[in-house]
Amino acid sequence: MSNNEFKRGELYSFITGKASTAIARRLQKNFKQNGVDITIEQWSVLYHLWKQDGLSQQQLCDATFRDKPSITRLVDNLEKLKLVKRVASKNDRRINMIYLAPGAQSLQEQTMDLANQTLNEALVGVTNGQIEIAKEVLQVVYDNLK
Amino acid sequence: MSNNEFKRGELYSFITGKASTAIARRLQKNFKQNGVDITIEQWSVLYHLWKQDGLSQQQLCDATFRDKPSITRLVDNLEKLKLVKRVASKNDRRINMIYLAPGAQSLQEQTMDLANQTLNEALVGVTNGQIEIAKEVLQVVYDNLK
DNA sequence: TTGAAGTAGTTGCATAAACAACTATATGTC
DNA sequence: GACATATAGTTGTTTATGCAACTACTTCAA
Repeated sequence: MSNNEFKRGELYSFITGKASTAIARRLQKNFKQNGVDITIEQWSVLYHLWKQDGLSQQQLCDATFRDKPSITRLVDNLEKLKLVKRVASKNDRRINMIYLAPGAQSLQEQTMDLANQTLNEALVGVTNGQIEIAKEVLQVVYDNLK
Repeated sequence: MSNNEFKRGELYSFITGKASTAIARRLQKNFKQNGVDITIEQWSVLYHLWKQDGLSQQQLCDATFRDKPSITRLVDNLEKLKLVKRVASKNDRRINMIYLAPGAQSLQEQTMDLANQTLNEALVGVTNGQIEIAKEVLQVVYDNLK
C-alpha cells in the first residue's frame, strides 16, 4: 500500500478542486464589479500573450493546458471582442499567430491588479511557507499526470 | 502590502487550477478505460449520495459547491442513466429527495478504487506532511472565499 | 388569514470543455 | 517527385457552468 493513500473521506476536495473553483469565481466577480467584461478563460489566454505577444494557437494550447478546439473557440471569442487578432504565418501556412489588439493593452494592468488582490483575499491567514509547499505539491501533481 | 502577495509570474497556476484539472482528467480517463460511463461531475453527486442517501437537491448544491441549475441538470442526466431517482418530499412539496437507484450501487466500489488509484498516481513523490499542508491551504482558501 | 418574503427547483441563454472526425499544409523517405 | 505520416487548426456533438428570470410552495407577521 502506498504511503500516500488518501482516506476515502478526503478524496473529494482534491479531485473536484473546490479551492481553485472558488478563486476563479471570485476573480470573475471582481472583474465584473470593476467593469471588466471578459471571462477568466479569456483572461488566461490574454495573460500568456501579455507575457509574450505573438504565440501560435498550439503554443497557447500548451501554455493554458487546453486542447485545440478550446483554443480555437476562445480565440474566436477574443477576436469578436477585438482583443486579439489572428495573423497567418508566412513561413508555415498551417499556423495562426495570435497578437494582442489595442483594446487588450488597457486591460493588462487592471486585471493583473484584480488577480493579485483576489489571491490576497484567498490567502488571508496562510503563511508564505505554507504557500510554497502547496505550490510545490500542486506542481508535482501536475507533472505526475501531464 | 500583504506578506502573502504573489509575484506576478506565480498567479496563473493557482487561479487556473491546473493540478485539479489534471487529476479530474486522469480520473475520467481511468473511468473510461474501465468501462465506467459517467462523468466526473455525475460521480461527484453519486459520491455524496453514497455517503448519505436521500439528499435534497439543495443539500447536493451545498455538498458539491454547485448552483441549483447545475444540480437540476446533473440529476436530470443521472435519472436518464437510471442511477438516481427523484422522490417528492411529503412534508415539503417544494423539495425533491434524491435516492440512489439499483444501478448506482455496483459503481461505488469500483469508482472509489479508481479514485484512490488516481490520487496515488497523482501524489507520487509527495510526502504525507506536504499533503497535509496542501490540504490545509486549500481549505483555508475555500473558507476565505465561500 | 392574508399578503410579503423566503426557499426549492426549473428553464433559457451564453460560454466553455472533452472527444472524434475533419481539412489543409508540411515533412521525410523511397 | 510522390506518397505516407505528422502537425495546425476547425467543426459537430454532448456535457457542464454561471447568471437571470421564472414557478411553486412555505413561513412569518400584521
